[in-house]
Amino acid sequence: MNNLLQAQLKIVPEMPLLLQKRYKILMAILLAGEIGRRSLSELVHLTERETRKETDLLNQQGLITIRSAGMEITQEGKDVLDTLKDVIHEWSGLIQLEQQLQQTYNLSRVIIVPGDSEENNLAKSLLGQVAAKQLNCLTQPKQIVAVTGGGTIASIAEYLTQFVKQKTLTYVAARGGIGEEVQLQANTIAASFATATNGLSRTLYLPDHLSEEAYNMMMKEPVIKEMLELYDQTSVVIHGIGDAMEMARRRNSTPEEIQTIEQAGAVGEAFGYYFNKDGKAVHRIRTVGIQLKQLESVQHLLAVAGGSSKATAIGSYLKHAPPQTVLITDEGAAKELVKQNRDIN
Amino acid sequence: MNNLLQAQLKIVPEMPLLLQKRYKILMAILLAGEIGRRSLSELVHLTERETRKETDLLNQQGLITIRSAGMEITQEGKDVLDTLKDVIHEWSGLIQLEQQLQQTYNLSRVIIVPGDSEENNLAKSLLGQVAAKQLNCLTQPKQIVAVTGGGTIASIAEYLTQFVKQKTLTYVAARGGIGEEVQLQANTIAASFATATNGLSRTLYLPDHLSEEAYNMMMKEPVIKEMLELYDQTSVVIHGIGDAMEMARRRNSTPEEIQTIEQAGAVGEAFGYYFNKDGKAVHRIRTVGIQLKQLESVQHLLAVAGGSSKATAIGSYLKHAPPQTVLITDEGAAKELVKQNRDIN
DNA sequence: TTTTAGTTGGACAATATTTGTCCCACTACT
DNA sequence: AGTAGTGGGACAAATATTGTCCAACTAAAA
Repeated sequence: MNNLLQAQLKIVPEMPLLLQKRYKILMAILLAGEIGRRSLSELVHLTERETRKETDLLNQQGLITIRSAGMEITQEGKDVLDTLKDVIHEWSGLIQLEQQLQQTYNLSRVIIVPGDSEENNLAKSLLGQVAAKQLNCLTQPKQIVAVTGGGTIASIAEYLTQFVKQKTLTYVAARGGIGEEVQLQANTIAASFATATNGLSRTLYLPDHLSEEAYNMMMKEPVIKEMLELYDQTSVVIHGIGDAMEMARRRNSTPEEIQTIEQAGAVGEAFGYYFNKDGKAVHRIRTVGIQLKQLESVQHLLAVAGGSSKATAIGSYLKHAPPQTVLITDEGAAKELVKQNRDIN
Repeated sequence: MNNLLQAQLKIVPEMPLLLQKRYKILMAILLAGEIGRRSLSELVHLTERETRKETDLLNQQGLITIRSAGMEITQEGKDVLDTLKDVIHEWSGLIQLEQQLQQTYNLSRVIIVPGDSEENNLAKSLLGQVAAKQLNCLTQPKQIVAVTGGGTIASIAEYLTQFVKQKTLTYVAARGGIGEEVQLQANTIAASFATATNGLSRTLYLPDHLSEEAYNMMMKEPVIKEMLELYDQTSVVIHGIGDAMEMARRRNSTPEEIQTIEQAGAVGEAFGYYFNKDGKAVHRIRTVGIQLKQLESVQHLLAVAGGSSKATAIGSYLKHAPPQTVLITDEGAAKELVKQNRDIN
């Protein structure tokens, strides 16, 4: 059966391009609801003319309706989209990519969504959807889920209601508040996850970054201690992977610290650890939150990060990521990852 | 699964065209062996430039090798071709056509090969291959197979060795020699079938067309009688369908007879009977050979005829063909057939 | 009601691509 | 040595694609 697919690919190699392009457009129309040609073309990064050509085609095929108020997907379009979901995966070679990454980094699983979430909102939204779905698969009722901050993780919230069934999960913030937007902090995200799924949440209202003295003191506080003990009971951690420099900036690190981090060759960040390109932790922030060692005993780790420019950061973290990690990323990052690996060898 | 195919067709409707075109070229290269661009383009009815574009593509895909001596198919190309055989059928909508014809004419089965054997040697050769394969499927060891004359039937011989397994079949000529080329006579064909399959053959060395007197006399001859009795033991008849006027000409019919036939509105011919467009036998030649009545008790009838211009003839015969008939034809004839049927209704 | 921001479809010149058609150097046979 | 066939290079002509307008229209907002 797979043989047949490969034969088709061999004899009509331009097929994946066409398929993906139209899939992207159709998906965009589905997600955007009623949308015009120009807005659409911006969304899918195609010229207005090309979008027009393709939408005309899709219209002719009865997959979309196209009235003077805008374009909308038809039921048939939705059906086609649904049927094609898996094929897209196969035709795009994403499955091979997934296997490749899973093996090179020794991970539990890799899921790649088509597109590049940096350029494309669709990919971003797919990333969130898939993450939500995975979260549902990996959790049992009443378990504890630790979540970190960042835009990618935050965006998962809107798909949770749809994909996560009633399980009364408890969401705990995996780290304290860092100097960034409230919407992107672990605290807020844990709370929003809880709201979306009718679950509970426990939050850490502490600055992420503390002086040694204050840190030690706080660790003795019963409220904090109790919270930290939750980390040992955590079943699933869902976290992002950040670019080192960007995280340092968002944390409002001092110029000296930034310099230290930079000189150490840090490229990626996760859980307060900065990793260089070989995956070694070269710098650590005395962070309040889940610790690297604790991660190893967690059942499932859901690493969600996409965008081609984040590839280096992702790679650096994955080098020593626990083997029970499930990576959810996008085509852009994945391709960049294997490219970088190729260049090394 | 079929759903998926339809979804693909919906979103990439140009796929069948590409697929078929390249399939045709690849098939042509396979059949022709080492062949040049210009000869090839003639074979597949494409301009030299387009053939070039496609062969370049196929070469790049590693499906053919392309040296200064000519182009040849690679093993991979053969594999692809083999895998794609069934898909081509589906994508081209031939399966639907087959079902349609099978129902309208109440036949046992219809097999349609892509292309038009009138314009395209590939279709012709496919027709032969499929017929050979079917013959293999429908026969049991030591059975008797009756064969008629004509180019289409004659061309089956070269594929018999490949497709028909050792069964020691006996081939009998279904009719006597008619005034045409030796190579196209039933006698010769029966003999060549026997040679190709290591079988036996019995031939009728009698003119097909006799005076009444001579006919009656001959029917009393023991040698002939014995031969004719074989027809009752025949398990499979494999026959062509001819255009009425063409057959009359090939038979060297007298001008008067031709006129009679023409006036009767005959369009098709088989087994010495001329049929008008309603399928009624309007003229009969006192032919030495298998009789229409005998056909009805034969287990399997393999009707092999292709080419769009033969559609009328094929249709006229099929109107009253025995229900155990298996029709093997080509896309050109099949499409023309349904078109004519549509025009009537 | 008017305004406004959005929509499609038409138009068209600029630009790319495809196409038909040569020719040339080469090769495998005769 | 001759010949019929080969692929690849080249290039003008034809055709298709592309970017970019604009006009007419629509629906919702003001």
